[in-house]
Amino acid sequence: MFITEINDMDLKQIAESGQCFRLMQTGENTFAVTVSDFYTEISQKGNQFTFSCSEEEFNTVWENYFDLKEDYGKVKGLADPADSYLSKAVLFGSGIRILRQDLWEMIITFLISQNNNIPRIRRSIDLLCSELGSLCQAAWGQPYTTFPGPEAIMDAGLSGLGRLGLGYRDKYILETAKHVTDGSFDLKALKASEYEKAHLMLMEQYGIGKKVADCVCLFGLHHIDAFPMDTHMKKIVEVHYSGSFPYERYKGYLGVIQQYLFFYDLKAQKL
DNA sequence: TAACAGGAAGTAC
DNA sequence: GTACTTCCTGTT
Repeated sequence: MFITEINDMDLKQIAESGQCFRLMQTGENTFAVTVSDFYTEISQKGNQFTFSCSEEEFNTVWENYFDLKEDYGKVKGLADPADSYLSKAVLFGSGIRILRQDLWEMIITFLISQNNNIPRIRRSIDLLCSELGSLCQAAWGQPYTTFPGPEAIMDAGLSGLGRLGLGYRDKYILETAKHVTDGSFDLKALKASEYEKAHLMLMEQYGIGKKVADCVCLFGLHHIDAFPMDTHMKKIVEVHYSGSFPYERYKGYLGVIQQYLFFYDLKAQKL
């Protein structure tokens, strides 16, 4: 167990922000999260966080995952006070961070996300993990499943993917798994690439268009200037920015700004 | 209650 | 510009 203080972080907001689908709320103030082979449970009270893992694992895995070296207070301070919509969005989603998630998982996750809704995306990913992932056990006995790698997806084939509610996206996922296993889609090279190059490499894949490529760049590669333009963002830019967003002003943090705006549109309008 | 229409973090053709 | 899978949501 490891207890620490973290500012500008709200697990509930992050879990609902649509950037990750495997940060699960398990109690009023508790969450469970998995990345590659690691699993931890976290409870939050204000800015006090209790991780169920060791301090060592926190330092090697979770500090990076939650992007704790970045000062999000500073980023929020950049918001133009004259921009009342952005100011409200930043206040509303003040505990959002851009997680440093697994690249392969992000590729598959955002392939699933296209023309889809969040509850259904979550359900597909849950099924994908429970059907094709590996069953593991935390040090204290809690079972969890990992996200299936490309080989597991290849083994499942189209018939194995059929029960997961993926719809027409199943063939995109299988094709991507195939290209990763045969080496024609090199994830290491993708990781080593700059944003523009990475975006092009992603767009070459069957089923990955501009928007999904930007999501993978932002959430899987931490290219923080990626600005995924989906239906919510199109509407926001149209309605609140007369069709032109001040990209230049926020260069270096565009992805974070996008996430505040997206989350505000997603959640606040429904209250 | 159950059926139904409309919509959903888009992309390929 | 249209088809695409299937589930979620709100409305009869």
